Amino acid sequence: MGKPTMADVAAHAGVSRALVSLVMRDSPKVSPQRRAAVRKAAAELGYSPHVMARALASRTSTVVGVMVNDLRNAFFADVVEGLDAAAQAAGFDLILNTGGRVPAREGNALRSLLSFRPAGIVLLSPVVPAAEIEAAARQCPVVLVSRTSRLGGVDTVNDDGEAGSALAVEHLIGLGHRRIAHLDGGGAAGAAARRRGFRRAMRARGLEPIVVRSEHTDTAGEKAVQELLSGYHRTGLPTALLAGNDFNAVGAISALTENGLRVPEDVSVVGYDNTSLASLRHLCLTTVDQPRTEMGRLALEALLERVRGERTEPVRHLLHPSLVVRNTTARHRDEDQEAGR
Amino acid sequence: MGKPTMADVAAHAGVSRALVSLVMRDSPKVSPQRRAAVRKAAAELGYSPHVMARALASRTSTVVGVMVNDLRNAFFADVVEGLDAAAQAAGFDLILNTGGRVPAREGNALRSLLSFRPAGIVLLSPVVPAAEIEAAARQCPVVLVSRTSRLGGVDTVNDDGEAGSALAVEHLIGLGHRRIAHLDGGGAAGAAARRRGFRRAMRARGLEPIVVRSEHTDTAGEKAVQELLSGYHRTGLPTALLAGNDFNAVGAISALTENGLRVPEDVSVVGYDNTSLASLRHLCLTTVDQPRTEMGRLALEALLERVRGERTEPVRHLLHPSLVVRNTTARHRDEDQEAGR
DNA sequence: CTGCTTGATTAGAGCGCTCTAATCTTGTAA
DNA sequence: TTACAAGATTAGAGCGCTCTAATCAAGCAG
Repeated sequence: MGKPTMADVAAHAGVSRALVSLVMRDSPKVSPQRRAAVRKAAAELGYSPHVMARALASRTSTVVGVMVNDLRNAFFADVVEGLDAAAQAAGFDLILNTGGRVPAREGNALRSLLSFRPAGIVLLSPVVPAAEIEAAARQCPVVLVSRTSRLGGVDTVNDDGEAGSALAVEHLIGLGHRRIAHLDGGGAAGAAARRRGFRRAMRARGLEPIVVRSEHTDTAGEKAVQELLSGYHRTGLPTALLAGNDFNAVGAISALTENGLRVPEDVSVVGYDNTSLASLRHLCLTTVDQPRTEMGRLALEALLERVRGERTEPVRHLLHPSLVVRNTTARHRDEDQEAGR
Repeated sequence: MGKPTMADVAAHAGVSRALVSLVMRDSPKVSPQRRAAVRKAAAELGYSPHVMARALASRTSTVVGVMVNDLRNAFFADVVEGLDAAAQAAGFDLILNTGGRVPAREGNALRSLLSFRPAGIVLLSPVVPAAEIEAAARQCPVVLVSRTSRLGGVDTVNDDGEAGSALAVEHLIGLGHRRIAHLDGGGAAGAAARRRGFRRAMRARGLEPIVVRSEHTDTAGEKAVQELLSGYHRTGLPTALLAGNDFNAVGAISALTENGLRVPEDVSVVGYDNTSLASLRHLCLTTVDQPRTEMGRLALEALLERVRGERTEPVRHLLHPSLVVRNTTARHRDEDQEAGR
C-alpha cells in the first residue's frame, strides 16, 4: 500500500535524498548520469513526490482554493473550467467546495480552503461579508469573480453587465425598435448592472426605459409578459424585450406565443448569458455572451501574478460581452413606427 | 502574512504543543480549563490547523480527488454537487481536475490527484485504460461513476440506463403506442445501455424495436427525425420517439413540428436526463430522471467505507431512474390502432 | 605538487503537525 | 504516611519533503 518515498528512490539509485529532490524538481545542477539513474529508479518504483510534504517543506503551495456557490449554474461551471485549464497549465491544483449562496456555509467553505494554506483563493460570486474576504486576503491572494470590491488586496474579474445590456439595446434600436422593455433579474447576481445598462442605453438614445420586475427563471419570464400584456393597450406594447437571462427569455417567448404574438415578427426577444439553451435550433435565441472560460483564466492569472510577486496593486478586470444574433430578433414592422410616441 | 502555528498558540496559552494538538482534535482527555484556555488563545491568534501538515503527520488524508471530464455537462456538475455535500458532511475536501475525455490528459489528471496521497479518488466517466485505474486502486480506494469495471478493488456507481429506457417504453406502450423508435446516442457514455434497454423492453412486449442512429445533440435529433420521415410511409411512421437525451429530444421535436406533426398529438416524445431544459414550461418534456446528486453521495459513501476499513469487497451501485411525465407524451389516437401490425 | 575555482553531491535541520511513551498530578486505599 | 491507579500533560521522534551550508571531486594555473 504505502507509496515509495524519496528515501526509497535514493537508496535504489545509490544516491542521497537531496539529489533525488533536485532531480524531481528538474534542477540544472545535476549531472546527466545521476539524473538518468534517479529517473530510472523513480520509474521502477513508481515514485512521484508527495505534494503535501513538498508544500510543507518549501513553504509554497501549488494549491488554489475555489469556492463556487452552485456548480449546476452553467456560468460557474464554465468559469471553473477556465480556472482548471489555467491551473493545469501552471502546475497548480484546484481544491473546490460549494457555499450554496448561504453566508454561514460560505464562511465554513472559506475557512476550509484557508486551512490548506493555498497559494490563493478564487471566490465565485460569494455572499460572505466583505470583512471575511478582507481577513482571507490577509492570508493569501484573493480573487473575486462576479462580485465587485473596493478592497485593496483583492483582485476582481467581472463581466460588464452594463455594456451587455447596451449592446442588446443598440441592436434592437438598430432594428427600428423604440418601445423596449427589460425583464430584470431582481436581486440575482449581476442583475443590477444589466438593469442599469439598459436604462442608460435607452436614455442615451432619448427613449423611455420600461423595466418590469422579474427573476432569472422561465416562469418569472412568463409572468412578467402576462403583466405587460394586461397593463398596456395592445398598440402601446413594447415591440422588443430584453430578458434578464436566457431562462427568463424562454419563459417570455412562451407567454408571447400563447397570446398570439409571434417572435420575432411581432416582438423581438433578447436573452442574456448564451447558455446551451440559447443555441438550441429549437429556440435560436439572440443573446448576450460573456467570455466565461476567459474569466476563469484571467482570475487564475491575476492570482499567479500576486503569487509570483509581480504585482501588489489590485487589478479590476471588466470583460466585454458580445452579442450573438440568432432568430428571435427582427426588424420592427414599419406600420406603427411613429405611432407609439 | 505567516499564519500562526501550533507553537504560537501553545506559547500564548502557556501549554505544550501536544496539548494544543489534542484540543484541536477534540480529544476527550483534556481538562475543561485547559481546553478553554487553548480555545481562547487559538481564537485570539486566528489559528486554524494546517491541513497538509496534519495529513503528513497523521498519515491520513482528508482529501478526495475527483476527476471529471467536463463540468459543462450538467450531469457531472450535479454529481460533483452530491460529492461535495457528502464530503463536507464527513469533513473531507475535494480536489478537482478535468480530463476532457482525452486519455493522455486524464492520465495526467489522475497522476496529479494521486500525488496528493488522497484518501480516495472518484473518477467520473473516465476513458483511461483499465490498467491505469487498477494501478491507482493499488494506492487508494477508487470509485468509478458512469463507468463499469470488473476490477476487484474498485467500486462503481452507475445509473441503470436499461431500466430507464424500459420505463419510457412501458409508459409509451401504456399510452397505446406500438410503433416506437429510439434515436440512440451512438458512442456517448451510457448510450449503449439505453439502446439495449429499449430493444429488450420492446421485444419483451412482442414489438419490433426501431433504432435510428443519432447523437446526443439537438441537431442530430433533427436529422434523425428527417431520416425517419423520409424513410417511412406516413402511415407507417412511429407514433412515439425515445430520444437518447433531452437535447436530442428537443431537436426531434423541432423537426417534427416543422413537418407539420404536432407533439404530443401526432407523435409522443420522451427525453432522457431530465436536464434543466426539460422542465422549461416552454418544452415540458417527458423524460427519464437519474438521481445524479444521489450518485455523488453514494460514490463518496463507498469511498469512506473503504477508508474506514468497513468493507473490502467491491460494491456495484446501480441506481434506478424514474420517469418524469410532462406534456410531450399523450395517448395514441385510436384511428389506426391496429393498422400498423 | 599546492592552492583555488567551479560544479556536483550530501548532511542535517526544519516545515507544522501527530503520536507514542514518559512524566507529572491528584485522589484514594492501605 | 506511602503506594498506586487514573487522568492530564509533555517531551521528542518522525511524516516526506526542501533548503542552506558544508563537503567532495576535478581541472588548472602557478
